[in-house]
Amino acid sequence: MMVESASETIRSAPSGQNGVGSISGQADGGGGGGGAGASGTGGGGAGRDTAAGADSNGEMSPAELLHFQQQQALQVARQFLLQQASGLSSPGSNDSKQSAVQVPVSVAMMSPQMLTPQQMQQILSPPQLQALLQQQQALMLQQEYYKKQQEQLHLQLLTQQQAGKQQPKEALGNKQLAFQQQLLQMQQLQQQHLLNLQRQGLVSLQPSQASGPLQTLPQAAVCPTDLPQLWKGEGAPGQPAEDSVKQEGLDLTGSATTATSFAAPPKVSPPLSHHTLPNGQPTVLTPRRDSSSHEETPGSHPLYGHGECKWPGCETLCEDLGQFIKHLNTEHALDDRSTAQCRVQMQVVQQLEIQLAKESERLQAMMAHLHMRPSEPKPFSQPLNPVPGSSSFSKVTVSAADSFPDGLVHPPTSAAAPVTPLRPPGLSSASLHSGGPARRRSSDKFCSPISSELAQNHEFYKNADVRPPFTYASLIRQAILETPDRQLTLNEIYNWFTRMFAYFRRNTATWKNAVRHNLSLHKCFVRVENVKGAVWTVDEREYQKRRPPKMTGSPTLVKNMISGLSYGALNASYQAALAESSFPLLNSPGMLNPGSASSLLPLSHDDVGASVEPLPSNGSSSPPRLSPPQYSHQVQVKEEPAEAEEDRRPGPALGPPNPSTAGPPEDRDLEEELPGEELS
DNA sequence: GCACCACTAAACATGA
DNA sequence: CTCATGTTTAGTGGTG
Repeated sequence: MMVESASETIRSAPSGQNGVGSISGQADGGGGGGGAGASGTGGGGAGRDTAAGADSNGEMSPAELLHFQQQQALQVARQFLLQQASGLSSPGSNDSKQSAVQVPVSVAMMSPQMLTPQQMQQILSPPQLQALLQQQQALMLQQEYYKKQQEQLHLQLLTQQQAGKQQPKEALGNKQLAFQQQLLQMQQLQQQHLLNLQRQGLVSLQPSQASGPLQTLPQAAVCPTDLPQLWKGEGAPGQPAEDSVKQEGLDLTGSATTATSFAAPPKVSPPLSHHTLPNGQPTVLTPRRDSSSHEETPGSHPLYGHGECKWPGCETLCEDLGQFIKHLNTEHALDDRSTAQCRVQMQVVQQLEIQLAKESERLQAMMAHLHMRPSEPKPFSQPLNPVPGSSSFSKVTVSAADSFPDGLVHPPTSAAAPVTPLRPPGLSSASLHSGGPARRRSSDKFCSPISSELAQNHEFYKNADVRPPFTYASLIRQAILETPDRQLTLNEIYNWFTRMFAYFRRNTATWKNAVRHNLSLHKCFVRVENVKGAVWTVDEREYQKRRPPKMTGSPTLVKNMISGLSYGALNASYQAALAESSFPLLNSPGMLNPGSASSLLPLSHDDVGASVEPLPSNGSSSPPRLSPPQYSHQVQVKEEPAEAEEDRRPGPALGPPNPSTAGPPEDRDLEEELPGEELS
């Protein structure tokens, strides 16, 4: 990382564009998930980092991976909180200059799969953030208070003990007992408080995670290992008071089942979830939920992984399962602490489930609403962040649009990139990890067609600061094909990018340059002089020509996807819980929207560019017949030189795409790809 | 290791 | 002169 960062710096340095340099770094990193940012050489670096990460992941057990990912997420969360606390966030500017400042900080902490602080920031609405902060601060205060109380009690206990030596033994015994009970109550109180917070959705992470932000708010960099402190704090190991309590063998819940379960050999009952043990739920452990986060292998134990005890707040190292079991039975036997912790865990799980249900429901509603709209001229509204300076000829229509029903306000509008680390529902997870840019073909080819994926995830890309897994060429083509006329001015293309992807709302210099570069470089993009100026059209034939016929998923990609998915899953719940975010596309790819007919289309699988999609058919598209040329044809004005060439194509007509009426472009696309296009 | 592709950066040209 | 638009070249990294 360091090395790469250095290289990045070096690279950008020459340009003399500080802002741009850093930005680009950030862009690559943030977007791709990768890293990068600073990380090295931008996209490339990101890619490499990612790859490396993937490799290493490959060597990790699922549990380890999860653990690792959780740590990462936590780190980001901390950063986020820190920024919030310090008022660092600068919602206003999303352009380069501003990010130049932030980048280094966030980037430094970033790892390929992490969320950036900014991303975290955008997950939560301001009110949520505030509430979260307040709650956390309150909790911290409470913690402080409890701790002090405990210390006090402990001190008293000690003094009492000393004094007790001179007192009648009975008195001592009684007092001790009283103190112990007090301690116990305190612990319960603490847990109760935690539960309350969790219920409010403010602290709905896994215990270890939840504690992170709470405790670390004030500190700039806290190592992940600190997280569990909160739990530990409740019964800090080694605390005499606690020990004594433990010895008392108080049984708050009276659930004897726990004992049994703990005693039971893990192997026998694979995923017994301890979560369910306590809480008075006499019954037994319903296996049901435990698996949520860990995939336990037959021989392992849900609470054992990575060589250490996964009991909330524990982390004791255990060489093997046997040792772990032993540890479990001794350290986490049926006592008040354990049961209380189990209860907390149960609450956490329940909370998460509730959140999940809630978010799913919301998503459904949002998607239904958004896609059901019959016809709207332009589904995507104008770029939220219109690119400055680009106004030459804009014919882009601005539709009001960005408003989202539900009253949900989606981030983009405000400046900076909105962000969300969420992975795009579908395949895109790969892109996240591939780091870079739309990087590449991998995704490009491997993934579904750009239009279909875009259709499915456009909300995601629109709001999440994630680099789309498509090449610039395919994006440009998509932009052009989405218009009724099949032609766009450069500025319009820019606008499309910014409108469609949060990622392109920043680092404008970089990607715009890339866009221009692509337009000029690829023969498939034909410039046509128009009355208004020049417009760009797509020569489908050329476009297809340059694309290799087919690709199948590359191993690496698959690997990335896999790792990405796991991360995504974790992340999703994490985020959902953390924020009651309103992000739609949390769900699985399949979630598409019910409503959108268009999107529903299964579509093809190739990327836009990818081979197959012979043509961009427009709406009608049924038969592959459409040929690219049409676009040109359709183009009303332009006298195009090159055009002729395009025309040669057979398929004449594209019919009718309904340029005029053109429903939402997207829909069009959606439709377009469907039929025949299967990738060859 | 190589070829190809994609991305980024940058220099340069041109026209408004 | 500045800016937007285009074109071109070079370097880098990923992938097959």
